Amino acid sequence: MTTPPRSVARSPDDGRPGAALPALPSVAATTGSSLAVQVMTAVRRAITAGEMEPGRLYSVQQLASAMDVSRSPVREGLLRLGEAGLIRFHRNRGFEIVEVSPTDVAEIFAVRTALEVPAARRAARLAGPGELDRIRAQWQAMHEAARTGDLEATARADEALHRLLLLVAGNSQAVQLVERLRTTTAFLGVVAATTRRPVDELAREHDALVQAVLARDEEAAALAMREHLASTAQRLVAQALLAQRTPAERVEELTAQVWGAAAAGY
Amino acid sequence: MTTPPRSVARSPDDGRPGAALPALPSVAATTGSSLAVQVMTAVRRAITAGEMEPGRLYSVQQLASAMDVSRSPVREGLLRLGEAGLIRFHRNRGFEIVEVSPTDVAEIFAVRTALEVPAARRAARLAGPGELDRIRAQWQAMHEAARTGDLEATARADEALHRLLLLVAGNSQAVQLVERLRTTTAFLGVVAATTRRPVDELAREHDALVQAVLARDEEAAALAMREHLASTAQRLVAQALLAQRTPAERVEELTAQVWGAAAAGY
DNA sequence: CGCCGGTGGGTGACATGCTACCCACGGTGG
DNA sequence: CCACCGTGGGTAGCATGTCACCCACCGGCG
Repeated sequence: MTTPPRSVARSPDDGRPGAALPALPSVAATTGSSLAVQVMTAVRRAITAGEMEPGRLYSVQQLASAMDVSRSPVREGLLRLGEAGLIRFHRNRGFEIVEVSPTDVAEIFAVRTALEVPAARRAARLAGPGELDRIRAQWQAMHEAARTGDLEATARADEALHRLLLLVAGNSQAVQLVERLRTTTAFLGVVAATTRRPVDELAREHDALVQAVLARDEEAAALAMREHLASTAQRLVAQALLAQRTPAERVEELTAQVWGAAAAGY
Repeated sequence: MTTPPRSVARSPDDGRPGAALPALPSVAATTGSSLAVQVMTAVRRAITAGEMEPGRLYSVQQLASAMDVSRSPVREGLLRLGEAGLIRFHRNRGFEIVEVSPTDVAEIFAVRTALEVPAARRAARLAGPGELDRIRAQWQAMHEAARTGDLEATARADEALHRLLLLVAGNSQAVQLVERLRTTTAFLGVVAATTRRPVDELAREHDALVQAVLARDEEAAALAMREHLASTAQRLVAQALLAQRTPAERVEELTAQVWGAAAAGY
């Protein structure tokens, strides 16, 4: 697309360092944006898909040849991921996927609680008629997605609804921060987490929230947002505990403990 | 230092694009770390020093030759700054310093309020004896710096105290986020903002906060933190308004308005 | 058998060449 | 005089070469 080489098919084998990496989804999907962004997307997908795992060392060279691009955009994308805390570099040795601990998840949701509960309050107060319509529309879209059983679409609608409420609350800084936090927790596989319970339960959790905002009831909106986040947080903390081989019978107890410690006061 | 060239003294003139840029502080200071980090530091300094201004277009090539390094580390450093929202890239045209609007400042402090008020509450509850000692020590260090009239040291101690409280509250995610937010507002020149009032006023603002935490009075700590952030926010919003050539007689009114709108509900 | 210093492979960091692309400018035609 | 278009300078993005550095491995020495 840009310069002559490319599509030359990489050298048949490659790295001994971290084992062959399952060839990554060949980028493809994200065409259009810069290669660095495509690399970030591809790595994220590879992580959530379990194709790259914590504890193993990978290198820029390795990824570059696996994706048929040069080291520059790979390096650039990886550095951004590193800054976001998703990978960690070991000088002259490679980089490693950072494991998201249950405590991290709890802390992230504590922060989201601190930001989004007031945002819900403000949204209930500040939303104009047009914005209320958009909120209602987004909410209906989520129920629609849930009705067809489409997990991923439901999760996307969930995200969009949260973003919309933050926007209506009128704090673009908070919108950006929450966006960033979400990309971190996304690694746990929200989809996987919601699989256990029917998707329309996820959709229904928003009913009280949306109705409170539409009714302009600030306190009810704040409370609904708090409960929704707490419930999501506990699901994901449990997920993270399971990913750490926590014995199933202790998960419930530990989840309550971890989330309680992190959330108290927010 | 690394490869042969360097220190060859750049071509005598250089860019027409953004006018000659006052030669930047020649990096120097930050020796030791990577060149990309040195570039970030240098650019930050150049912005706060007014050597680079919003609205003008600069280029990687230009900065690279001005600093006698290649384009790679410059590009890398600038990309990081761009991700932090401090500069904006215009494809194939160059990059531009992003102006921080009064509204942005207000929103940032609204977010900080949402995060740090609960953190103060938690710190008052959770701090162990050793941590209380560290808080007290940091507080005294700030008063010491203020007594000698050292603006920059006082500001640093202020930062350290806030970071310490967030750490004691036990949420490392919040620590990172606040850190990032601070680097953005730093561009307004906290130093300049505090110059107008004696530094020990800044130090004294923390007295109620620290004493509440030491006394383990959660609500008093939360309230003190809220008031301190509101007062700092208003100072910086006013600063941002002045930077936008707002007529002096309207600053007070607009400050109250902007901050009130952004902070209500947090 | 255990320690220890040499050595080679692999990595991040930087320098540099190349290309597609965009915009401003100026000349040309109406 | 004004609209339009070709062209050239300048830029970001990507590819690739190079180097200092670090670590793991290994063979010899105590």
